[in-house]
Amino acid sequence: MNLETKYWHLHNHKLMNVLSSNELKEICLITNFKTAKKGEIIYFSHDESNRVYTLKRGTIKIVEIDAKGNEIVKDILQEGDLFGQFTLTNQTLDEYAVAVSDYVTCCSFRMDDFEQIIERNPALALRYTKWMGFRLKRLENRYANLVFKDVRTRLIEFLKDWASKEGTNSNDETILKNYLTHQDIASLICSTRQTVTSLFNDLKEKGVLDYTRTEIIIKNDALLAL
Amino acid sequence: MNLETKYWHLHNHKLMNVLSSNELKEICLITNFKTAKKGEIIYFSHDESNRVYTLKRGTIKIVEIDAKGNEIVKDILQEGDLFGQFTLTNQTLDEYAVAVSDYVTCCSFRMDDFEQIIERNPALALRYTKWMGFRLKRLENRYANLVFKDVRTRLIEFLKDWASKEGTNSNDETILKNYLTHQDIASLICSTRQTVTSLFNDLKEKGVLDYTRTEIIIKNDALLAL
DNA sequence: CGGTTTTGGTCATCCAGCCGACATTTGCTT
DNA sequence: AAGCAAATGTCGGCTGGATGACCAAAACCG
Repeated sequence: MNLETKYWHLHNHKLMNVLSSNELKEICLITNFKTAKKGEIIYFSHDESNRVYTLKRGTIKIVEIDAKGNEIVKDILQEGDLFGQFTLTNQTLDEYAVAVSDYVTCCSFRMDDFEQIIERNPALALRYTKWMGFRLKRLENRYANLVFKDVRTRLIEFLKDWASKEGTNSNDETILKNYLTHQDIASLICSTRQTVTSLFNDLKEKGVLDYTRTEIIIKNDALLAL
Repeated sequence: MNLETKYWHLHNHKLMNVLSSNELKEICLITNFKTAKKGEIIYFSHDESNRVYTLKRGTIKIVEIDAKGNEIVKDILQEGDLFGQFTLTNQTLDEYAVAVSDYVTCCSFRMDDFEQIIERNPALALRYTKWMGFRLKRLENRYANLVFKDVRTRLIEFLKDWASKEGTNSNDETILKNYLTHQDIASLICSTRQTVTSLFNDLKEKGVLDYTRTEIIIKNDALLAL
């Protein structure tokens, strides 16, 4: 990938648009780009040196493999999100990122380099800290949900959240492009495939939603009432 | 509290020791100090404007009250730790900090002011981001524990962690000053009082530990073997 | 189009640990 | 020292939801 393209990618990035052109050029030099198609693996936790990744286009999921070989979906990320190692402590056993949408582009730089740039660019630093604070809150929220709410409620909150982020509204319905399997959803809300399936059918029966393998159609009123 | 004392407090603070004297003085001017005795409440989430707090001395717990009026211990914090609001999204209903040890000192500043200082001081920014990354990892870890491990294991991990942070070693035993009730521990590991009590007794029976209301004595080998 | 893999659907079984209820112990207060 | 509130102990009943097993329907692919 040539410098101009790199520059363009970075220039349009949420996190980066506080930087001056010179600084952007500087970052370009230390940035790697990667593209991937659906299903391809983008990064491993035990890869090379600590890197920070940021997603330019598409959707990915962060997956971890547990002792029994099960795939645990830890997070779904979208354009503008950051991922990778944030600290020195590399405790995660087997974590990687998989492309979920058709075409995914992401850039990465070595943590050290990024830190140097932060050190010289306070506006970027501030933005980065805010972003991390946001992440923290999000995780805290998820944690609280897990403790206080039952599976049914967690699924409903998950759907609300998803719909508000990616749904296309038409009339009183929201349509979601469904790129997640029941298994994926289950591990996002910490449950099992079977439970998710039967909850989905229960909700369908109650007229809250309708779905096929590629789409979920949500009746807005009915969902919000829950 | 006079300026010299303030200055001294900040000067000895983990987070702040990258700052020059001038910068420290600057922070002094925007910093409030508070002291509290055991049981006193230090901060409310719906207090005034967004503030960041940092603990100078002592131990506190962050507590949340749920819908049913139960006290949920969200975190135990110690010297050098930061707490308070980190982002704009103030969703927590009823969260506050309670002094657990006898004497607690903490300082706070308005988030806005802190941000301005960060903006002018990249080294502080970097340190702050690293600290947040650490928090994130910790929470992620807790989250993973909750999903994958049963209550017994969570309690054991909790004890190991606690012992390594605060335990005083003598021979093959570790002694912990126990300022937490079974109820507190229960909510930290997401369980119930009763379960914690019976697990404690089970561990005592098995010779892993011994305890009174003020002390926990852990047999190092036995605990590590679990 | 046939065969294979992946995803979704359904059911019976089972158990960790929550919950309520109550007894006992400890420590604090006046 | 008496009284009281908070913390600890113990038990049995109950249930959300995990687990495993098996089948049906799509999707994928040569």
